[in-house]
Amino acid sequence: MNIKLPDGSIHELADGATVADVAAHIGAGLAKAALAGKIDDTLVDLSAPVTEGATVTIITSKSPEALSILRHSTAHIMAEAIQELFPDAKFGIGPAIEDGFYYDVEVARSLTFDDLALIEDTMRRIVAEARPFARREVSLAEARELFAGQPLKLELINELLPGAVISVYQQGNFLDLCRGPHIPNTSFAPAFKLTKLAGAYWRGDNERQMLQRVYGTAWFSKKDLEAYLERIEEAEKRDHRKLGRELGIYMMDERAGVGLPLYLPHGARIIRILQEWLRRDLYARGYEEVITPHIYNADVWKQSGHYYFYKDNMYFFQVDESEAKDMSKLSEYGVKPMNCPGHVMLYANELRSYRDLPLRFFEFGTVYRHELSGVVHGLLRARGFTQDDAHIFCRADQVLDEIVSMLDLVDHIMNTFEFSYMAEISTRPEKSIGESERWEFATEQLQKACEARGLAYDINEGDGAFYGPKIDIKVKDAIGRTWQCSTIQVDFNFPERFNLSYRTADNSEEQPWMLHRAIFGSIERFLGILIEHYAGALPLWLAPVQVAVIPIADRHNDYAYEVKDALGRVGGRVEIFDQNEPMRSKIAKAQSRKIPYMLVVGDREADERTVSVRERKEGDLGSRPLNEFATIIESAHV
RNA sequence: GCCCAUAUAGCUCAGUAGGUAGAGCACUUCCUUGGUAAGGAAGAGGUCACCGGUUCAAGUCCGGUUGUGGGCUCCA
Repeated sequence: MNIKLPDGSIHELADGATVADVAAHIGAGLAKAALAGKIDDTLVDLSAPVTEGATVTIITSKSPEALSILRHSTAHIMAEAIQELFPDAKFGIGPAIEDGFYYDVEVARSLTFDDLALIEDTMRRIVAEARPFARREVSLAEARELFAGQPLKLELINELLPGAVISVYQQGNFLDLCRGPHIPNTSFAPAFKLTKLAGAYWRGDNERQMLQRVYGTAWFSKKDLEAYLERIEEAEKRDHRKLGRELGIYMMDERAGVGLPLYLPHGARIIRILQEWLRRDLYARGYEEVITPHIYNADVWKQSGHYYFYKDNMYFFQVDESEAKDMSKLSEYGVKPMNCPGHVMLYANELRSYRDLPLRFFEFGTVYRHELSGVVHGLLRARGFTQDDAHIFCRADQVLDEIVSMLDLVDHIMNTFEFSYMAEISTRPEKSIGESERWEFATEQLQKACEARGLAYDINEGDGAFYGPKIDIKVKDAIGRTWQCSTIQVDFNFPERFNLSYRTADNSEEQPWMLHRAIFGSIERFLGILIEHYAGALPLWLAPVQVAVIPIADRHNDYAYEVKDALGRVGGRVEIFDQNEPMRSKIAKAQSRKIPYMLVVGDREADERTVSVRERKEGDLGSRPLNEFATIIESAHV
């Protein structure tokens, strides 16, 4: 029997050879390191028989698939430990996820962190025993019998397609329904840690029972595990909620309500700088800024459909508008969860000609959404936030160009903040409205636009909005985490519901297309992401305080004020640290506030009209003439 | 909304077996006038989230509410 290796070489093996035999055939070292194999594109165990003519890849811990195999196997090891400690445990599913794994279990009582330590100990024992993972294929009837005491597994078994191969894996005393592959034995899992306990709905369905989910992480070496734990620690240090408080950016107050941040002066300043910077660019790109109400009569939301689809997520209130306080005259209003209706009304304010299109309205629109209390998270998910929202009304033949120029804008903005990014196109969901030709046209325009810009994209099947497909932009931050920010959506629902039209060249009436887009998404959320991306050390142009002037002794305060005035004249944001304390303390404080420049001024500087420059990362840069330093600040002014 | 955890000074946290609260930083005052990451002293600051229960006695034990954290579901 012949098989191929990925390098194209052909090898002859005995009939009935397994993947392990292939590994042994290539080399003894590889055989020892082999975890699993790939026959053509299918991941399999080492024990799987190879097939004539197939390409066989040996997976070692260096292979891209290896970590998820390891993590999946570690989930099984954890399940075995849980079964030992809690014999009545019922098991759900236990997949590998990014950086680790989890297993959903049902046990009689709530698990605690002490339990986790116990489970870990048991896992270590199992690993030390190098229990082999054994695969077996079973019939449907046999599977039902094997998992008779495991109702969750039975449910999964009963949903398997008739004729499907049912495989089970056993290591030690633990048997699991599983597709595999797995590591050869438990000793291949040397470095793991159980990290979190959480509740999770069975099968992700909030109508069903909640199981206990145990999360863990697993690596091939202790060193990798430690590096991962350090990465987590680094991420915690960057948490925008922590830095937001330390840097005076925003606060929350229980009395205000959940998910309603209050911006402190530095936060407000950053937000205004971001807005001013974007506004200038949008004006240059042919957008027109508009301002629309924060509340609308409920009838508007009835017409848009929100009243029926999203009532629970909106803030509604009633007002007595009659002089007579007549209860029958109560009017209902809703706070806007989005800016679309206002822009649609502005569009419909006059008869539009095809010559007016594309019409690009943008607004820094503050919206309020009554998000579930469990999902609010600092600035990243608040109940009130400001979108850099825009709606473009255009003809069908303009859709593509408009999307292309939006992608150009995205590129410009993300590059400015040193984010790399990826695109994802979401297509028609099951619950949606509109003719399929329109969906196809819209989706095609999105794809073409990405292609025109050379932007690679993934397809996210069925994840579009109910009214149209969209492109989502995911940015990657300085420590490799991804965040979803920008969104570009094609919509034919709003123009339809609000009867929008324009006059064509041959004087007929046509419905315009409507594009929704936000680049930052939510400005406050984007600020939160920026804080974590830069670990609070915002770039000079964005820093709320750019310069701390540090007089060495009281007698230098006058010169410090001169420095402040000089820099203020070129648009600098300057603070004087004139508290009565040693210079070293002032520097420490300025450093911890992550102020880009510290200017130490003492006798020498006052005499020579210079400043002694310290940069927050590079340290002492020596002294410079004040005028020269001022040009640095001037050029950072946007 | 659901599951689990959690709540002590502005912040970070101690508070032993239930016996009426403590540190560091920050704040105020005084001393100090210091050359690149925190000088010294004194002072002020808390209905121990809130409501109820157990107890002679509750920051501590129990129940509920609210907030916060980690997840799940959700994000038009």
